[in-house]
Amino acid sequence: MIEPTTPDSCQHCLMKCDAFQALSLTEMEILHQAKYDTTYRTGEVIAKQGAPISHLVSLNEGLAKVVLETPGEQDIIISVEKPVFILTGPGLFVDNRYHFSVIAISECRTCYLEIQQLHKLIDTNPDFARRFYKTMGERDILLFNRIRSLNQKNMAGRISEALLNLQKFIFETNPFDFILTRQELGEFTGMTKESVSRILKEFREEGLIEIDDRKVEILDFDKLRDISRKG
Amino acid sequence: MIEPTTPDSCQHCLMKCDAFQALSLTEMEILHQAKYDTTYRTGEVIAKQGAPISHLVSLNEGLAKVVLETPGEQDIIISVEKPVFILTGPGLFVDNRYHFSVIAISECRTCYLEIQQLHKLIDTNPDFARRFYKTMGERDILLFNRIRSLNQKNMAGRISEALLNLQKFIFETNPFDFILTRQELGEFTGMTKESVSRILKEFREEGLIEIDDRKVEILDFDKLRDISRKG
DNA sequence: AAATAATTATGATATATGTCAAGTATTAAA
DNA sequence: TTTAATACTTGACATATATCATAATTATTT
Repeated sequence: MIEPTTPDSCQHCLMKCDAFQALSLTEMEILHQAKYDTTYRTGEVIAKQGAPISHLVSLNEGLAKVVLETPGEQDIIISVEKPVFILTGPGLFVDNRYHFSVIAISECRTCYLEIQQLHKLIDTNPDFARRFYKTMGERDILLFNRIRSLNQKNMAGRISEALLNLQKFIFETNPFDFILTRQELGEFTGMTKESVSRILKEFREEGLIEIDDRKVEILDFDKLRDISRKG
Repeated sequence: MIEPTTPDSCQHCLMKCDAFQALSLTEMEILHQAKYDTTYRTGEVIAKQGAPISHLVSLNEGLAKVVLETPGEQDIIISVEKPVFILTGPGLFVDNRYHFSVIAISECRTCYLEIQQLHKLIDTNPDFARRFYKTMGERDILLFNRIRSLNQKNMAGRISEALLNLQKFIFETNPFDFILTRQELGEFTGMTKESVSRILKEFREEGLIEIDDRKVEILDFDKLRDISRKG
């Protein structure tokens, strides 16, 4: 269960997201007053593709998936995100809509900042703006790598890469609690759930990983890295 | 052959790129003074992935391809661009490097703005900044669509989509001078050049397109759109 | 114009991956 | 605890797409 928000949670965010470190005390104060927050359960939609962006949402606790939806097609999971993740996207200056959905894959807590306040900060605080765009730029760079990976690696390579990245940047322990379903891992790596099953089985048989219930342990990092590269 | 630059070419750009419409006369004056330009021949690299971003480059004439390079792998063409195209990318606020290459696919002319000047404009002119980010956001949205297309459409669907989009947004006439090689069309649609050949042959046989030398004519837009959708 | 290089076309074959189906295990609900 | 629903595994098979090889065009250089 998630604990109630502590009053200094903005301070917490301040430490974790780059952009908000650029704020003056006065700006912080305004932000802190305007702040309110929510919790989401697994599967709940935090941001919906196509919906207007009314607030800047910050994921403060829990894990979420960023999903490209296409009617009649399988979802594409662009990324899995952990706190502090700012749910901003390319629509912010274009059509003020989300161009992807963000969905909780564990219990999550978010807080909100009115979008007008965000624009004001961007317009008046160049340092904040620069850091904010830096964050967006970093995501784009990752997106390029996703495109490369999805186009040029074979299934084993993509699964290896996904396991390594999720372990390193999201779950951060080993073994870790692998909360994605095979379906989701397939949406993340661009393949069917059946193919995911088969590749994981191979990896298990070759002693690269161990899967116990929902726990995954990476046994041979080097070999996985190798497969990921050669993929 | 490309004519020498006219002195009012900044004015021309002003009309065509959104962001620069936000500049005051004084700002324009500074920009105009600092400006100098170059021509490139087909195949020449206008911006190189990994190289530092010293200037904001603007493509003022000709066509260029935006390419993701990966050592040992086939290139991925992210987009084909026509004037006025601002060669900015996600590295601008991150590591000040290009994360893709931009390569001329016809004779091109570009002009340059020192990157410090750009940062100054962004910091001091909120309207300019907003329009600039709008342009970047629009590109990201297109990138999402590329990911969708590459992952979820079959070869015929991807080729249809590519032909329709290139005709509509880049070449703008019909028939049009199809300057991409089969290899490049393959890099644009995520397949081998042989597969491109075969699909184009099918389309020709079904009377959807006509190819004469380097001229391509789209004969049946509706059918192509259909294939693109169902792909 | 001849020669060389690059691009395109096409067939035969290999391979990666998806699809369908059936069964098992796991989780959630009654 | 039993039942129902969901997730996972595995096999047999289908299919899309890549690879390789070779010939035919077309473009470029000499």
